[in-house]
Amino acid sequence: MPEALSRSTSALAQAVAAVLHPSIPAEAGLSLDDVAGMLAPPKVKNAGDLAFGCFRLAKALRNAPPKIAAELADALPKGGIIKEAVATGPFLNLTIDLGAMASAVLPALARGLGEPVVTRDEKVMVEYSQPNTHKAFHVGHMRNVSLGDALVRLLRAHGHEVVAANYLGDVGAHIAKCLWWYLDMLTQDERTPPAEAKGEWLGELYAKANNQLAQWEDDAKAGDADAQAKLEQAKARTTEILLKLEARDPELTAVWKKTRQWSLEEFDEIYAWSKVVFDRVFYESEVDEPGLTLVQDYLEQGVFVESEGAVGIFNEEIKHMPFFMLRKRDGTSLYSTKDLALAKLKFEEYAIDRSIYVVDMRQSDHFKHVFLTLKKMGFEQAEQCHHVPYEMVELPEGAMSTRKGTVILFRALRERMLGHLEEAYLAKYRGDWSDEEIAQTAHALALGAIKYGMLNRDVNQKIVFDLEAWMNLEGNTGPYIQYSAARLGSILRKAQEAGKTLQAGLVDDPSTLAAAGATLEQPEERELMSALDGLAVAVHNAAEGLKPSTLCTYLHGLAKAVNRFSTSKACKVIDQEGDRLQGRLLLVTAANEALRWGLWQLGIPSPARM
RNA sequence: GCGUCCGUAGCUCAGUUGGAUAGAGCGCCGGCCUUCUAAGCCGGAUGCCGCAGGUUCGAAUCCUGCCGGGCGUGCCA
Repeated sequence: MPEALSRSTSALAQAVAAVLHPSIPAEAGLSLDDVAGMLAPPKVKNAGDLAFGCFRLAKALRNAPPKIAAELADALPKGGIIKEAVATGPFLNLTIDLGAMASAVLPALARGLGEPVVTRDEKVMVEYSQPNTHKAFHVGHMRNVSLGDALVRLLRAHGHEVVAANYLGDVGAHIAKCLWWYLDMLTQDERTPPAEAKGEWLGELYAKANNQLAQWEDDAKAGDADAQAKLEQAKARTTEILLKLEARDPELTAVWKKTRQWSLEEFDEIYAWSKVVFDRVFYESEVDEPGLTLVQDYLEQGVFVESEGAVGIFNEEIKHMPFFMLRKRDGTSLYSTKDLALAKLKFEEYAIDRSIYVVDMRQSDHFKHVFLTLKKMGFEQAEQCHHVPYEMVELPEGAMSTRKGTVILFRALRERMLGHLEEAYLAKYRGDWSDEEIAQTAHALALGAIKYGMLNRDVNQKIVFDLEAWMNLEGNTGPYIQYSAARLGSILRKAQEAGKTLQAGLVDDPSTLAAAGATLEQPEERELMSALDGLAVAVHNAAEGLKPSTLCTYLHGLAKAVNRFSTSKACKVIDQEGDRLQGRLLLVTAANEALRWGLWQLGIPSPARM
């Protein structure tokens, strides 16, 4: 029987609600689950382990919340799981029996949380990453990758079957610009890419092309006739390239395939390093023609209309910009054209029930149009399409700009982060640890720093990426949480070396479990147990709200509780014996599992030691 | 102009469906390494929650209006 990894109420709240619920007058109209949902750790200190706010009962019981709290405090049976019940104003504050608390919270974690099991009918596709080939991959792209991958993992933990999808931009104007530079501005020798990072090299060509065109455009506007001529010539050439590509010109198609492959290989390498896996990769090139076919069909059906030579639809529901263009005057497709075909393809190919798009916030209007248009095309599943917007990543000096050369490329980020980690933190282990372990640890920590940094913030907050600041791995960071897990791992390792291990079968034996749990009387232990109790609810909320940031906040709080425990002289594990040893080993085992599993739901691996 | 997002401590941000004394990280000041990792722990200072109304027993949270900033807004993706 797999434990539920995602729950709307905590294990402890459920156990307490089972006792509390019968004491609440039926007139209150609260179900057992309602009561469990209303139980939460108190927000003030020294008020017990769980609090029950009586506000919602006031109306039905025709009584003031403080009085209800007081009456409940009297009526509640003590001596079982509830050790003490005190009314403090409108709150009923409960102190829980330690053995019972440990029994409710720790076994499921200590057994190991394992792999997610499908418990929900709804099959979900999450589309994310969507990089363009022939362009560089930079830090901004990492926010999308981190977010999309975390959503895939969270939705799986939540019980959904999930298809992780990527959608590569391998057609369009940017390709023509890049190939123009590659073919016309480079000599034969210069057309040989470097051995590594061919995609990044292509991105440089694209940037050069783009910058040159922008420069000519500026100069032409300022009255420079020479620039005007060059600009027109270049535009004619890029259009020619684009048209030849669409016509499947053999020579150009061969160049396109070869260069495209360089980008694809680099993307694969980046994804592998980032530990993200896609079940399906869509390409713009595969939905281009189907999109145009759809546009033609629905134009003939009268759903779409012609306007100023272009084809589109007037979505009057979007008052500030009703026209949604689906085909350009020259008959070629747009982003929107392909999105129509892609949306249908997703549902047809995978029989999904919900389709999620992780795309930055600037495209919110675009997706409103896409979904609305699909609906008008008679595609009912449009209502199950959902855009998850997120704000941009910027640099301290402002938005990233290829033209100004202010982008931080992925490879530079990775190398700087790895180098910093090895020098500033891991150098002390050199010789002691194998080079391989040091490299693997640096890798895990770099992922922790980057992904946690990208996920910790709410999606509608901008992220200012200051590389130097991101090198500081203290405080509320991925490595801080990884560190707290590593210390727990260290405790378990040393305990084992001393021959002290968790007694086999303890988690399944109620009486020894309760006896061991009852020894966890230090404040640090109690707080840690309470924090651990919140894991499944944190996962539930993050998955339902599509907000990995809330899990980050939870894990940071859990890590703080762990570190208080780990540094407390009163909570030593190795020098203990008997029930207290077992209780602490159980707590450490559970916390270790919870932290590492929780981080992994964000796509962050935890090194065994650091 | 219209749409949308943001505005909370010096800085960067949390703040569950309205509920207890608004929290955390960074930075600053002061402590803690002879026993499970100092990437850590403990203590201290700092707030007209942008402004003004409204709803409510109760508002950082909900409603309205304003102010300031970002982004989007017909042939890019």
